[in-house]
Amino acid sequence: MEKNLAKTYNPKDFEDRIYEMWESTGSFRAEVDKDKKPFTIVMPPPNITGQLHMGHALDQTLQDVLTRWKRMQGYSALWLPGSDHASIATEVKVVEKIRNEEGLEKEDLGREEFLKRAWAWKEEYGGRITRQCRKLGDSCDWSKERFTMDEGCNNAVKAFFIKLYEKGLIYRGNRLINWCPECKTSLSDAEVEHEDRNGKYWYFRYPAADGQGEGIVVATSRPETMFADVAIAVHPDDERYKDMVGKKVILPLVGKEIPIIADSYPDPEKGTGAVKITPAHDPNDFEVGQRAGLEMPTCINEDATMNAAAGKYEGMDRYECRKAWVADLEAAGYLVKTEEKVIPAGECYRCHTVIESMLSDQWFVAMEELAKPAIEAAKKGDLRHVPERFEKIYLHWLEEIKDWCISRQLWWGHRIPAYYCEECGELVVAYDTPEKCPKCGHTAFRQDEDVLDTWFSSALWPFSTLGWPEKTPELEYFYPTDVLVTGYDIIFFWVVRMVFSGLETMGDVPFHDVYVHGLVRDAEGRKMSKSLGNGIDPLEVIDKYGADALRFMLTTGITPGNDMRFKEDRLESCRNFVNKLWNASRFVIMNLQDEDGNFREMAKCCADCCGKACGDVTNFENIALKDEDKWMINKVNETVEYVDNAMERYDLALAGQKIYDLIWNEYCDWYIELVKARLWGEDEEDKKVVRFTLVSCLKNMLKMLHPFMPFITEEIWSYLPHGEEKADNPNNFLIKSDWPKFSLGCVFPKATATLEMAMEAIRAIRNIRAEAEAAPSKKLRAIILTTGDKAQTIRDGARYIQNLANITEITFTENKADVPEEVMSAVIDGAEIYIPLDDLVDYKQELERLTKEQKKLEGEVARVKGKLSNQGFVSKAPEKVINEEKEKMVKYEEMLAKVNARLELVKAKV
RNA sequence: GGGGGCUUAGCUCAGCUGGGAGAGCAUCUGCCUUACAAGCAGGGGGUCACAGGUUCGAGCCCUGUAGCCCCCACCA
Repeated sequence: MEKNLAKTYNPKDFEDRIYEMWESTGSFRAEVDKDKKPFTIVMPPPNITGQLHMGHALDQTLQDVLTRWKRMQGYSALWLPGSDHASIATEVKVVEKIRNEEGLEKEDLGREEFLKRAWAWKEEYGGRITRQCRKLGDSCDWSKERFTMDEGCNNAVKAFFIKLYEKGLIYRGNRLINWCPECKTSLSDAEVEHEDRNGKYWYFRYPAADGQGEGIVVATSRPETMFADVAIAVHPDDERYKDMVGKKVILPLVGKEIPIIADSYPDPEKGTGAVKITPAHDPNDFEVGQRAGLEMPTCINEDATMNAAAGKYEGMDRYECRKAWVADLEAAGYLVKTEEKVIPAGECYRCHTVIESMLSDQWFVAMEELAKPAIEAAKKGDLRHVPERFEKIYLHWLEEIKDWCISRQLWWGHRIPAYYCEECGELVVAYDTPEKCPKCGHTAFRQDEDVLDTWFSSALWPFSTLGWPEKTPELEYFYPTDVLVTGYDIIFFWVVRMVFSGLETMGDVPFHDVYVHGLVRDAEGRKMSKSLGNGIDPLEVIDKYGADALRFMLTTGITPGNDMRFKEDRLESCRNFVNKLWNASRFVIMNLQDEDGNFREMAKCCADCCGKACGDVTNFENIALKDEDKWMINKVNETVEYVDNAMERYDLALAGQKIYDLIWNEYCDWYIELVKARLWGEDEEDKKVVRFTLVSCLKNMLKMLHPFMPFITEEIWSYLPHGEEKADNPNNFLIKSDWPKFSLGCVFPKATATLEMAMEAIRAIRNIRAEAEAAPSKKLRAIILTTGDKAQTIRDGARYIQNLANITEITFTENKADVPEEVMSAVIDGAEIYIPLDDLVDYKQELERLTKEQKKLEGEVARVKGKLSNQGFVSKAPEKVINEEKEKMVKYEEMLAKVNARLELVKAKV
């Protein structure tokens, strides 16, 4: 009874089973092991609000490839998974849910009850993504799974907050912040997106208070903020307004008198050169106001309606007010002119409502001191961006950084560990509610209502997940992590903050490398989004094509840092590749077994041979390898070296491509075809050699492919012979196997030359066959005219030519006279091939083909000649390059001469 | 306003430190050859956006131009 892979590849038959097998045997577990080097990746925690999308699939597959690769290289490879509480995003979802299902607002429920619902949401949906990750094959250590709001993370958040507070780096202040009127919370600068919108400049005249002169004209794009104007500013050097500084103007219709002040902020070139100053609703004006010691009244409420300062407009929405107010001003004759203008507006990154600059009491992190070491780390090279260009973005952000507003007027999140004495209002920052007030001794405290920015806890992720602030063995061993894999869209939110937080708490960068990937776009190049409905569900793709195909498509179809388009045809071609591997493996397994499904004997590399064709052999003296075996072993060996180099550079795409070529183009198209004759022959000893080579090469290919396609490779692995070891022993799983090593013992130059020449001859004959329209099954004879140093090489390859070009008999000769009249021909480097075709000889075809060949060779000869006769080239180019060119010269001239001679003959026949 | 990316075969994209243009898909021809038609064999198809420059030599380096895209930016 044969024990082989199923006749058709069907990923559903084994993917879940294999994953379950890995997980239940603890194959993903990474332990503190002093005998191994650590390799660590922390997974960017997906939001608990979301579902797995293609972005995650890409991000995670990249991490999984790296983790599996390092694990096989013998590292204690930890890929630490988790999810993010996503304060604002989750709160919005939960509010929506309560509104839809219970018809209640969160205020109706109260904080405690609301948080119960939020946790229930977390329980219900929080695990959704992590369950979906398993479908992808993610080999993360689930035993270490974390949540940004679990107890440990909460401790870390408090510890970090208190540490910064005590250093004076966290402070509470009344400053201008970004306010989202929809989400009703403050936002950090990073959470504001800038979008150009069509708007206007309105030019209004502010009449002089003393009635003298024309007053002053100022332009504004936000007339509704005029109610909070406290001054008009002009540049001190602006001649136009020099005399007016110090005088007063009247706020039109409002009637309030405001001064004209001089400040360096106004740009005389812009607008009228005079700027209205509204410190409570504009960041620049705020600074002017601070410098000039101005009042800072507000006129807009937290819900973007006008407040009492707006007089009769009180209660109106800010935009309605704008309309009415402008109309009234115009009617009263204050509007001088309007101008259409594109105005960049700040929007909330969650709901895209235009944010309002507001004066507000909030908590801030002072950034200057924290940013410095983070900048240094990148400049010194402790932190490396791949690709490099992203370092610029990182540095730019840090160099321009302003203090970080970290308090949010939300309920779902880490509550700020700040307490106010009910008696005297004294502020105490502490882990828990203080016993008594250090100032007045009172014992009643009120905790700050606000929660922290989600990114405050994400910033600690690389070490809070390893136990910080405790000094755990895991933290000691796995930190700093090795690489952070993420999309370029969250460098500001996250990468930057992890770096300065890591440096601050641990005194070391949280990771050495940042591997930045792009976005997965749809087939038309659009961003995948819910609103467009063009998202492609990874689970559906896996269902249709299998996880291995999806993973291979995602990891090989990209250039680091660049976006990719999701094209179904590429997915299909990846699936075809998986299928190809499946079938090739089926062929190998079939030939390994006897009728009862027992493994037949294989060649042994030495007396102590484990008998599993491990492929780690470096000395093949004990195995009677034939040239094609050596050639194949050499190809695998070369690929090992190439793949290692590519992987080190995070060039997964090139590594994957190379493995693809090795498996399909070398192993399947050539090697398997080459050894079929031996497998079906009589030489039992030789069959053992073939089995050995087939299996050992396949094993090494499976190993190299495993990080990319974990499921199918593990499944095939389980069908291969493993000597005395049991295939179901977890230690013997492919996931735990050793990564192949490049070996000089696997380089076989002579065999490789033989195979390459034979392959050239085979291609030439196949070509003749196709053009002469001779059926592939038609047996042909060949006469090969060859002299010189390549003569022996092609003679050595006779067997291959016979087999793969379907030639019954090859005659080698050095004498042109031995070539029959009625033949078709081809010239390859070092030999001329003649095929007697009897009645099939088509000289017209032959003439065409030879003419084409002649043109090509003439071109080559001309090119090489040109180079070599160029004095500059000969004197300046490296010797190696010159020699190569000289060799080509000889080769092409010889070939051309042969083609020309043959062409003469054929012409005569036509 | 500042910064970055892209422009290579009909389509989607690779091309590492400059030394004879590649892949997948599509297309054409012939094959159900005992692992695989999700396949096999053979073929066609490119002024590497444009213009200069450096170099013996440029898809690759420099300068400029054009088109597409992205990010950042205090929005009078």
